[in-house]
Amino acid sequence: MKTTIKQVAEKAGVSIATVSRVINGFENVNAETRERIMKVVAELKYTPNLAARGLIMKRTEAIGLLLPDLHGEFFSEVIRGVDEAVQRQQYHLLVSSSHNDTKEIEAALRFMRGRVDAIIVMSPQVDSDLLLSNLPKGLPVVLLNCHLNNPHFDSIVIDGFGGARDMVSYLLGIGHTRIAVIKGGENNLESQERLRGYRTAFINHGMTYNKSLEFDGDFTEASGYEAAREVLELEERPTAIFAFNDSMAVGAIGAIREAGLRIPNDISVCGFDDIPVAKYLSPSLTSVHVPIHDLGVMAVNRVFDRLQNKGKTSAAHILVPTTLQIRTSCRKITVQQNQSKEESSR
Amino acid sequence: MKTTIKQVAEKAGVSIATVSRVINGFENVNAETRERIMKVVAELKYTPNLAARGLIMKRTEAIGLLLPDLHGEFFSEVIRGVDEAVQRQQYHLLVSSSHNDTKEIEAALRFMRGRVDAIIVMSPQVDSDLLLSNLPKGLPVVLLNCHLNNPHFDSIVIDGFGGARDMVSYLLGIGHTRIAVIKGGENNLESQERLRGYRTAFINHGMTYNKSLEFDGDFTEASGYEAAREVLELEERPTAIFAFNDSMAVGAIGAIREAGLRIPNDISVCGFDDIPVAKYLSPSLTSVHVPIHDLGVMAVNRVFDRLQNKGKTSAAHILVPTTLQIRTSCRKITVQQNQSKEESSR
DNA sequence: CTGAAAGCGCTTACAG
DNA sequence: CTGAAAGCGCTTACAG
Repeated sequence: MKTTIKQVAEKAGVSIATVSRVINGFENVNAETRERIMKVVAELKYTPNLAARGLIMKRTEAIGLLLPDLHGEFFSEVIRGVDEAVQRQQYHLLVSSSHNDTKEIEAALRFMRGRVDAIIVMSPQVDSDLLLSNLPKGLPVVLLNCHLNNPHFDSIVIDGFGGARDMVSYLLGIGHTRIAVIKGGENNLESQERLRGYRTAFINHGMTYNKSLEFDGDFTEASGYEAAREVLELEERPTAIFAFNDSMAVGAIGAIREAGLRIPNDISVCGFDDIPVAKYLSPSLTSVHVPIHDLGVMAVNRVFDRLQNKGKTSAAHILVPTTLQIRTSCRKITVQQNQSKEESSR
Repeated sequence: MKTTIKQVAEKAGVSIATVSRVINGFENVNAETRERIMKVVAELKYTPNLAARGLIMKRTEAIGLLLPDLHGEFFSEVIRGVDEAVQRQQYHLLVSSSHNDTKEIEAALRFMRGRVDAIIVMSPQVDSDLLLSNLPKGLPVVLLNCHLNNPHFDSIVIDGFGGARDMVSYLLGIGHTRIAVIKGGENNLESQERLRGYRTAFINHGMTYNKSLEFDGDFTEASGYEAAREVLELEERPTAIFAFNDSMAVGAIGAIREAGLRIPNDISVCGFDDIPVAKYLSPSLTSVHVPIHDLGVMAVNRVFDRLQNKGKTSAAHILVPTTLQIRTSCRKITVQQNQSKEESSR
């Protein structure tokens, strides 16, 4: 069915070795022979089986990317960054995502074996053992936002703590004191980091945080929507909502608008990630800026560093700083407004 | 470095054939031998090289997906659908995207050779020849929204014409007559289809469309933003803007808000695709609903149909209908409003 | 129940 | 400049 090097060799009346040389652009082939072979290649529409080549070359020219999910703009931005960087090196990308349980992650990991030269893992659920026992030893692994303290692997982690702390500091600075948060999953380490940042900001300002203002979400728009509805039902409405990612902020905005409230006049909203759509929302969304695209690029750079200096370089552990992207979804609160609210606080 | 079947066989004191049998769960292996091998497999953390297996089995258990771009939510939704459907079949996904020119597409196509059992192509720029000459013959190919009339390939196409026509009919029905459109690229076939739908709606209503109301975009938020600014500079402002995808609608909304105008009170806006975020925008975006996620699922179903009935079934050509998703971003216009505007028309 | 051997499609020293 | 042969890591008839 599919043309092989053997068929080309036969038709051209040469050995497969010579065909291989022509295909790979070696110089030491007689011009006439080369042309004859090229012609046959074109006739038969021959394309080398790169999987077979990878087997013998021990280089697949591909790297794998393991993602937990594909909802929202965050992950596609990561893919975009990775893909771009990978292509720049003439490499290719193998993406595997939407894994709900360990079994699926294992299957994905095993699938990568022999098909990639390195792997980038961005799955909050993986642990070192799972990785170690399902990946051939020696395969470079870069962990993206995995909060997994294995010094063997390179890791790149977003500074969720610092980002959340800065955002809340900003909100406190412009007069907000009742700030509701919409968290990620209970066991999500990233969410825990951001919550720690949220609380720390209060402490830094000599204030106390209010646990009854912490609502659960799961990083989806729908969960942000639901959580915001709960927030709005509170006897005393917070003056601001801080969603732990932009998707949830988008959902929250929907719920707030539906309740007939204005943003930021009646309530301020901010998010985390600064996904591309954030600046186009109305009002434009104040968010903790994460260089999402660059995250992918950085991961790829680490991969190639490991690939090029096999065993020579040791694993790097990078904490990616975030910056505050202040737009128009949060307003300044006057003291009176807060005080009047404070009074009826329970 | 990486453990091979040979090393396992050696350590277990058996032949590689027996190890292979155990790995693949064959029954005809002595229980003791099996256990001994299993133990060694665990000790050595052996995972079979699936690329090598694919070579001999002539089945890679992977399918390829070729995408033009990764901006916005549209393509990640497609990936999500494809990945989900593929995983259901215990298959894996190989994604390749962001190809700007023919060279890159060719490289991606050739890379797939030997690594996938079938390929789904969603690239407006590919032509039959490119596909045919860079893909081994016999490889099942499913075209997604490619507008490429090659009966050899399965194809799934969104009814852009019908969707745009219905949307404009709806707008005309609620009193809009000056409807600006923000198009995709000049040479983009999908954009052309939608434009045809836009114009046809006018004709169907016994009206004439106004070419000066057709603005160029490129399906990105930024281009929607820019185009909307142009629209707002028009001497006589249209009462509605129809963006040919939701990303551009999002950009347009940003520009409108920035100009201090209200949606839909001052101007109505609608989009195409109905990406997940559309319903959470404020106001919620009226859009032509495309079953994006299902598009991926359908493509995978076609792939497996071809795979399971090798050569027996012939290529299917599916036109995917769209539906109108009416939300709150378009308002009804009274006759007077239109007339007063009509007067100063140039 | 187990192993030796052939072969998947390729590359690369080694001869000539 | 070219070919025969070995080998990448695997599976699968074929013997025994």
